[in-house]
Amino acid sequence: MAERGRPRSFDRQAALERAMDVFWERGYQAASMSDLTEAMGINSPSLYAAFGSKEELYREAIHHFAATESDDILAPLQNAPTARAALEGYLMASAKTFTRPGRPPGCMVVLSAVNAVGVGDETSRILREMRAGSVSMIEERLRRAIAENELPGSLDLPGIASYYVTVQQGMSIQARDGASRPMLETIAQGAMAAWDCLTRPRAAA
Amino acid sequence: MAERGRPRSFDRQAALERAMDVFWERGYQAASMSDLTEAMGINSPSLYAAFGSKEELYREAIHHFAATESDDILAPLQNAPTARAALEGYLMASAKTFTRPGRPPGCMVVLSAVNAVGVGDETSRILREMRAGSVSMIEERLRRAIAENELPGSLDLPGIASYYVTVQQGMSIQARDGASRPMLETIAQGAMAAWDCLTRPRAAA
DNA sequence: CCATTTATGTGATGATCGATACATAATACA
DNA sequence: TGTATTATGTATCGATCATCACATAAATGG
Repeated sequence: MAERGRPRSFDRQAALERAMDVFWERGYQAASMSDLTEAMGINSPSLYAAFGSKEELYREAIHHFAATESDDILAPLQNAPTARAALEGYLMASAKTFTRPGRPPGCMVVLSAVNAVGVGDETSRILREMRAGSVSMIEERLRRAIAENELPGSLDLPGIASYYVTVQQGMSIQARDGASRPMLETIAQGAMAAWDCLTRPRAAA
Repeated sequence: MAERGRPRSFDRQAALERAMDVFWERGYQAASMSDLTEAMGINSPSLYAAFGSKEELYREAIHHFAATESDDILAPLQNAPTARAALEGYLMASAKTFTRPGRPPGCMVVLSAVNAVGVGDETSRILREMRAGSVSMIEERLRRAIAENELPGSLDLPGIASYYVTVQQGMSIQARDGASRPMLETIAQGAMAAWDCLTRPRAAA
């Protein structure tokens, strides 16, 4: 099972993370091969040998982002004891991770809705589904809360979920504009101020 | 006062609007000169003669956008009789204009926070100030409401204003992902559900 | 040792980027 | 009419884009 030819002289995972940073910061098209190879510390033939193409590297970077960076944000949706705490945790974790020092501000997957121009249809579809996944996860959490009699069954779940995802996506743009963590937390708390009203039992439509 | 040389053979304003559409749709860097000249129906020398450079054209497109497209969104902040109606009008007008048929979804200035990569410092500053202007306008409207005894004087005005701008910026991304006008209006109403809580008198910090 | 396999660095590919040189066309002024 | 002035189309500029050919280097299997 040992490797056959000349061993790779760089750490593939570390190089992928550097590439992720570049794509995260600049988007797909604006991240040039020169930017990538410079950040990764390798020459372009090594990049192509290890990752295939710029778009395949982008796709790997996206998946690496999802696997490593988005857990902190999504975990509260699974672990928080109440639906309210889940949504509050989701937004507060976003405020924290969107302003991590040394990392590009905002969420790479959210921002890709705007800066993944020039990417192929398949990659575009993957990104869109990732973003839609957040809405689904929140809907699912709300459905669970209804099943557990925490919330009434008459709610507009897609509407509520979309509202909170929209706030989180707006926070990505705010982070890009330099909003601090406390400011994003204030915004998150502002969004939670709608909770009681949004989760009151509603008349049948 | 008459023109001296050969008259321009295209409508400068119409060409600018076509260019605006391209920048609006794709951002600065991803909008190539070929995209622009094709959409404008002119050759590149005509573009350079009339607008100077790609970046100057972008700047004109931004200003044209601000002068023509953002009025509908900002008008309620000035005209609505109450602060609540002002904010609701701001978000509902955003839901409408972000999904206008035949136009790129979302707000060009908001999206520029993400897709104006590669633009010069001065242009970048202009765009950032435009986005900050929305927060200021909302703060100002809230201040007026306090002066008119509609709202208590103990509110966190920057926080409230940033919250509503954040929702509106998130709506731009939602629009990019294909959200319909009714869906955006639901999100806007979700944001307004926070109003009563946000504008309740608060204990001194 | 030699043969095979994989990775690397150098350097170049055609394509496209933003931006122009230049000759010509079309207008105003004299 | 001629001259000055501005715009247009063609054709191209050097630079950079993503990608790859190729010779060499470094490992394993025999």
